[in-house]
Amino acid sequence: MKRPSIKEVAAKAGVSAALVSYVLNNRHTERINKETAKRIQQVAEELNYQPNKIAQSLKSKKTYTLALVVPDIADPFTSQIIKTVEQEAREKGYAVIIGSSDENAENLQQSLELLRSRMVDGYIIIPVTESKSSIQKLIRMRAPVVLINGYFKEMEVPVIMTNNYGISFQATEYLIEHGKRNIGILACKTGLTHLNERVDGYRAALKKHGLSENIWYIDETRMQEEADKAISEMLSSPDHINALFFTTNKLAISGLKKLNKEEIKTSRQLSILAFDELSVSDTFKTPVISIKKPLYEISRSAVDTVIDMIENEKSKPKHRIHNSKLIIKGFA
Amino acid sequence: MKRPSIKEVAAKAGVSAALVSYVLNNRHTERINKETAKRIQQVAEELNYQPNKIAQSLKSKKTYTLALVVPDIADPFTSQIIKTVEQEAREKGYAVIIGSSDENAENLQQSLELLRSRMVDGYIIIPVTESKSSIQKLIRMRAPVVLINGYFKEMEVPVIMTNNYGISFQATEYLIEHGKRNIGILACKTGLTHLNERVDGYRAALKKHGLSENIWYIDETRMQEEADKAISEMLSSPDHINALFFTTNKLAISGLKKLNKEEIKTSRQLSILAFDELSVSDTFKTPVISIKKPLYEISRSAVDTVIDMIENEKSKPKHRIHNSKLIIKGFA
DNA sequence: CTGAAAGCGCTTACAG
DNA sequence: CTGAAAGCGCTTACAG
Repeated sequence: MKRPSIKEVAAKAGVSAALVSYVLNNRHTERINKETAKRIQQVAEELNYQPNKIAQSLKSKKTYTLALVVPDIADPFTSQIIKTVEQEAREKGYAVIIGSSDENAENLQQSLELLRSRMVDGYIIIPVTESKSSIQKLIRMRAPVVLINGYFKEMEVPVIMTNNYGISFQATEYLIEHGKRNIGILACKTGLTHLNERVDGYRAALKKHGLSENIWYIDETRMQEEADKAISEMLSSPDHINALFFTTNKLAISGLKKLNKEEIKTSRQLSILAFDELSVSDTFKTPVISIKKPLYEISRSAVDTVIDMIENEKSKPKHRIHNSKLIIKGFA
Repeated sequence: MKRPSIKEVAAKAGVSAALVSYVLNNRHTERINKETAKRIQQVAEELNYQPNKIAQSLKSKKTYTLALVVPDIADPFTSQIIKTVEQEAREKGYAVIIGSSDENAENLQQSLELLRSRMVDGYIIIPVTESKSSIQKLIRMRAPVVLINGYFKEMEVPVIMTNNYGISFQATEYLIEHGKRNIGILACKTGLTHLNERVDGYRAALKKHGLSENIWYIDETRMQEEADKAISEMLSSPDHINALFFTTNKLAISGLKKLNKEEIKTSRQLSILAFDELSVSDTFKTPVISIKKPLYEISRSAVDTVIDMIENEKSKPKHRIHNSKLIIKGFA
């Protein structure tokens, strides 16, 4: 009933533990007696022997475990990332331990300490505001770290992300070229560079075409409330907003709820553009243009990069940008 | 730069490793010299010493790690479960390793073997079809196992789930009592008992009120296609279906997409009832009645149960049922 | 009050 | 071709 150890296999096969280890790890096979090897294999099979990875880790100082630290596990985009990271890691022989920061720098710090004492080999982190110093600390301890999405200026760490500025520019310009000249944007009040770049892209596009900005900044902690207010303001404003750009998935959900509740006829009037493909976009009464982030590519890149850092002492990984796509379905 | 070991702390504090261990674990504090203890604390702090949990685990045979094995990490309900499990586990001092079965019994089996060699202390599993034997095997090895949602007949394992039959009965009856007499249901072709119980609840309610059944069974692997077909059939059938019950979240999304595409005026005609609260339900053009599973309670129960099994040799845990709620918003 | 020693389950350089 | 021994970083019963 108890897990057999290597000693028990050795005893039953009438050999030393060393030999069992060699055979099961295919080492020195050239100078091990074939018969003996076979017998060991059989006994191992019989006892359903599986080496204890904890003991192996203690010896090898490798746990083949990656830490993935995210702000919110249940966020649909995060969960997509978790899924791909787990899959890619598994293919490369690594397991994944999830850490959650709950959008909070202090939790992130705690989570990292826990993970460190569990001897994970590397870290993939979706950073939150104010988390720079915790991450910096990890890097100073020479831990392999890769960031997804967000980043901080002046930090020596590879970042895997999408072209936030470029795609926002492109998407905004698309609206303009299709006759929308009064484009509003809902954005988060945040210090996260990558989110602000989305607003920057929008602004640049408007500027290029000589149009004026309509920006509503939303406080994340009171998202629905402020989104409601912003949309009411917008609809009653004299500016005749005829397109609306949501810079995040969550903003879009809140915004669409409000628009739906208001029974506003958005069709032919208000075009909707949203970062992140929404599950709702296919069931909302009017088509939604979405910016689809290459989550799959980002996640895979992150895993590959961090594993490269783990396994190659001298690897010098750099940032990687994966482009988003504009998804247009029945533009209105 | 390198992680300090207990020996280095001991050396620097001029004591034995044993003493460092005692002090840092608050053992035998009564008979340790206060001065010495203090000095050890300081040195540990200075060196930023964190005990190596791998070494601790090897000694104690406990990893304080739970395995959570799910069919699809990115499924919104699964990700909600992952989130709560991680949170509850963390509060109790356990970390969580994610395993993914991709809805496939063979993958589940592999995943379990991996997890086993990583010496996880317990397993929380959302089972998939055909996975009975793999799970059975684990249980025979006396591993602490808890199942979420699904279960198998004649298996000695605690299951945490919701009242699938009861809530389906109740929801169906609600529709009937509100004048809907031609209620269709979309269900999955599956061997999973808990999903079939949803159909059973529906059937029992109809029977009680002398109404006839309209069941469409959908093959999961061709979900959208078959959902489209089912809905077309239903809408053109002479039965005048005026309410539609989706037994899973994924079915509902597929179904609503089709309904949306068809530009069908569902309002006042077709009431929608769906298992699982949908993110789309607030942005769909007509209200959706939802059955909200108590995911939070289920997840917490699962963690508490498995930890109880781990820590109390003689605990005899039983099934736990947490009731779902009917969420009605502007019933049409 | 404190230290030396054994042991958790492996791997690996070394000796024979 | 094979085994005894050391060691990974801890904990803990034992001796003093």
